[in-house]
Amino acid sequence: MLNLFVYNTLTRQKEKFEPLHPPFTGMYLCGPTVYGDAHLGHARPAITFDIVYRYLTYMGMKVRYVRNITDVGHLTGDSDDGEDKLQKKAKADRLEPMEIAQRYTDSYHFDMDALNVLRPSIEPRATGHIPEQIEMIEKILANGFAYIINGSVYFDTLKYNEVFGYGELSGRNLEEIVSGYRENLEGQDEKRHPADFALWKKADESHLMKWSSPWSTGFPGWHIECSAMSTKYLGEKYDIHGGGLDLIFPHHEAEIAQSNACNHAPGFDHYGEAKYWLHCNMITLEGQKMAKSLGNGINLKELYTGKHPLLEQAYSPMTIRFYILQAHYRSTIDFSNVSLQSAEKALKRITDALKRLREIKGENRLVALNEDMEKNLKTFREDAESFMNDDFNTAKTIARFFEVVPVINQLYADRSGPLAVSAETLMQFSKEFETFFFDILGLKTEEDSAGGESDGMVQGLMNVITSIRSDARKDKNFKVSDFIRDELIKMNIKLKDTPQGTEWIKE
RNA sequence: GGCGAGAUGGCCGAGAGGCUAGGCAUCGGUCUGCAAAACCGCGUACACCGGUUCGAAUCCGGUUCUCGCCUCCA
Repeated sequence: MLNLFVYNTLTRQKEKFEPLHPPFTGMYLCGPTVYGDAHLGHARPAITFDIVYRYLTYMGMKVRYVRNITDVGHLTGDSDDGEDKLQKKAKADRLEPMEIAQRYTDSYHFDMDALNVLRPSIEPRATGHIPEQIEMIEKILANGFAYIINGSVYFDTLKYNEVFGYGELSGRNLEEIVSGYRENLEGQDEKRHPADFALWKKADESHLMKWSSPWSTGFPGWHIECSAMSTKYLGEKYDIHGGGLDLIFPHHEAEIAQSNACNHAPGFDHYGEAKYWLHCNMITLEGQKMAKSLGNGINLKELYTGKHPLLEQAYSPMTIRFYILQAHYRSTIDFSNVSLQSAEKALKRITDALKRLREIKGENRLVALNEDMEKNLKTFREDAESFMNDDFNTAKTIARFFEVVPVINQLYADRSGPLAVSAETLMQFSKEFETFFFDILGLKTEEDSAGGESDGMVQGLMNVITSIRSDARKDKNFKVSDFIRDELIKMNIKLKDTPQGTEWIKE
């Protein structure tokens, strides 16, 4: 039974999540514009809504998750010079725009796979849905909410505002929006009103990506693709629309307006296409907004390898995922070396406990019950679910993991004596722990993600070296044993002498 | 200028009227040839000034500061 509450940007409060057609759930997330490698800012919404997807699935919903690829670049500047991001990049590198789009789509998939972000059910491309976008624009025109000038089509915000009221999602009204435009109005002469936005733009000769339409050879406007694709795959009304906070205005506001203007009779519904609008907050870097102009934009591959002047070391994708999940998705989150290093150690504390849990979970010894420990394990799932039910509070869920870690460690330390919890509880808890760790939070252990880092030969060599060293230590020949350890450390191989033998890790 | 979010112990970061989240670091301990690692233990903090209340970090008013959006942005 679903008992989930989500914060709806539209109403500015938490609401009980009730799918329109349970158990089916439709969810749309604004995906990346593929003109560059994914950066930290792309990781947050992908992970946030990956959690939503995973948790709803865990709760028995049949989720259709649509996340688009924008392969028509939105216009770059504030002027109407017809340049878009993809085209700019393509001209610079003498490539087809589609080559750029393909390259960075692949790159995006690689980075997201590393973060263990599940692929969506459908990943539609904007360029693959030009007819749908044209059709939608035609409907908006037919309903009288758009006008044609010189082969371009603009959304009539004033008219829309009279009928539906523009600005509900972002909490603005038209006068405020206009007052925010200041003097930057040059190049907008075609529009009747400064808040109007393009649905279709006529292309000039130099434009590489263009399609024919009833109005001109041109290309679709910034916002229409999401409305068209969400309508096609999820219907005129679906459950969840997600994105970053910065998309609320103007992108999502425009989407709502387009959908209302296209699909609904005046006054029918002013909430646009989705019932719940969810937005995750932004990521800052060392306290500052990430921006190319500030020179602090870090892409994910740089994080994974540590190759960036601001980074003191490489950070694994799981460290990044874990760090993001340690904060609530509606809070801003600041990335810094110390924070990431802290998260790396914290995650290791859990994965170490997970390894121990796997060793002891099947135990079926004499039981000397410890009530507190038993209760702690038994209520884990119930607690974790209640945290997740409260607007996906992964931070609290993770904190609950840390309440259970000392119990696992104690059970592990005492494994020569009687078991302090019942065997059934231990087995059941072990399953629930793994479900929340792997399936719901989507975390992995570093071994799972390392993937063939060290081949068989390296493993064999290391076994030889560590056994030589073990023998030397037994003979108290510390000169030899310390020499081996010191030389290996120079190659970033760290030795740890545990009671079970010597372990090694490459750093 | 308009709209919005926020200020929590050394750092990060939950919570949201009474039930001292959690992580990292520090410190102490166990273990160890030494080291590293691991494990155990340890912190009553909520920007400032008023008010409401038996009781406020949590509610109300004000002050200061920070950040985001208003133009493409995840």
